[in-house]
Amino acid sequence: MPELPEVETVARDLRPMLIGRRFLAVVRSNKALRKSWKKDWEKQLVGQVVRTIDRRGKWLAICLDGGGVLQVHLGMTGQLTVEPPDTPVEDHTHFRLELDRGGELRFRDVRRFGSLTFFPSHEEWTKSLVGHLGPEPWEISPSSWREAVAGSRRNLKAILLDQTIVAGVGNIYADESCFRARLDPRRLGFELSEEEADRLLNAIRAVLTRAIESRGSSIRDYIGGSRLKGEFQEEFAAYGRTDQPCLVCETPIMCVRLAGRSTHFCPQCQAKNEVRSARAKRKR
DNA sequence: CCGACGTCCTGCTAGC
DNA sequence: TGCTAGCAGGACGTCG
Repeated sequence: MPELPEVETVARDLRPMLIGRRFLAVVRSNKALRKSWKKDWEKQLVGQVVRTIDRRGKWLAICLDGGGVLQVHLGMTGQLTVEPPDTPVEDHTHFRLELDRGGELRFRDVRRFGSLTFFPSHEEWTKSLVGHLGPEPWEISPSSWREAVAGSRRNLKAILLDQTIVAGVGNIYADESCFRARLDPRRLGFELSEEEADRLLNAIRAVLTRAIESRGSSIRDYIGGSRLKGEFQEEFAAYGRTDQPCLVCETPIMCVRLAGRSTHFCPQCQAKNEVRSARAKRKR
């Protein structure tokens, strides 16, 4: 599932292959994606040269020399890749943007939770994110993070998944962040001490940094812009490890449903009360 | 205003 | 062996 590290990896992969290239033509499937595509946008893309590729949260922006922006969201199963000339077109390929000097940029998305949208200017693009998207995890100040957590009656899982608080964390990295911070994802925001809230923010940053270094996590569909898979799934401590021994204390990892999502955690290391987790530490 | 929950979509798998 | 129900979840709309 593409979250911040996966989208960042796609952006990094695409830059050397796409910057300076010109879009020659657009070929689209007849299937609708999450956001509807305006036929008129194709005219705005053709003839344009890619200038930069930006990322905000899980949103990708391909910025063109005419000022326009092609915004891409990978949803659940989206793949954005540059393919050499004559590469067979796979099923569920919804967009093909023919490039000068051969090859094409392709968007493939089995579940069609992803989207492609065009904005006439970079300013229009950033404006569209206001109100929907909070700061990047490395940009939020510890004090405004603490304030957001302390002011919430929701559980930590819901807070982490809320893109308006911090942008880019999804189900996998929410679980991994809680594990690393040794916090029970069922705890409520206002229950956290300042020290615990700080620990959680530091854990988010550390987990995402490590995941980017591993090119993200490939569970099933995810691949980078050069088709290379991620490797962070090898480092999962919580996500998808239901009933498997905790890597720290060997207690079986638990799975519960929180904020409508499967949530994995160690009931010992991420105990709700600090005394129990302290005892667990001493036991080691 | 806030928080909880349903919806979209397809492929895979558990269970009979 | 074949069928089907249920599950996976990001963003957003709706409901209480």
